[in-house]
Amino acid sequence: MAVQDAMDVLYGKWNIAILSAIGFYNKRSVYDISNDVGGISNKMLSKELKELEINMLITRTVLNTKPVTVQYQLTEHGNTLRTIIDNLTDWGKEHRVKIIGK
Amino acid sequence: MAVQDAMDVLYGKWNIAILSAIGFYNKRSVYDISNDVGGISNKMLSKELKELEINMLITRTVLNTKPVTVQYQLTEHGNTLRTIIDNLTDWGKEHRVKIIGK
DNA sequence: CAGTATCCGAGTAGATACTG
DNA sequence: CAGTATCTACTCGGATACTG
Repeated sequence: MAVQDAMDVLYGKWNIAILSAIGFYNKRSVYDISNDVGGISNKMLSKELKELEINMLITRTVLNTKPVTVQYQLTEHGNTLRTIIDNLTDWGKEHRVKIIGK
Repeated sequence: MAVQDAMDVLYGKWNIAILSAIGFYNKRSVYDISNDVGGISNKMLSKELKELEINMLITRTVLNTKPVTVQYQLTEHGNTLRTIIDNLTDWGKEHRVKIIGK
């Protein structure tokens, strides 16, 4: 099922939060992303960023600063995913009202 | 994040497949769902159906047959989720073409 | 700052056997 | 047929310490 290809990308405790953190401002350092997401470990952030890059949702740029800075930003493909995330967010809100009760 | 409320429902190896199996025909027995999904164990199917019911996405009806038959069908709320799944499926197809290459 | 390696606990899911 | 119980294996994610 094709839907599983999408779920592979979306799934994970941090994936969507990271995409949102990058997407809102565009061009973020690992440090900034880490702060925005909050509570994520170095290992997880690093791992997820790598996967997102492989999936062509974000690009990675190394800057010649000292110490090194690495910038991430959404690709065009990554931006198309944001629409989906928005839809999911809307549905999630409705669902929460219905099930959890506000 | 509200999107996580949606992901809680969508996540899992079988969740979406089960919803699709029920949704296409509406009113399915456990036996039918199991056949449609394919490869799912009794334990998993049972567990997922229970969760979906708690989340008010499906309803459970016990029929007075012998042996017992149980019918599941999507609720209205469950149907709103199908739109999301369709979107995810479309995105998944694009993604597959882009990344995996058809 | 960015990234990697290791160790460990908790949760997820499979196989199998069983009840009504 | 529908559902439960048990036992086991594997993956996920957190904590920590380390390199350039």
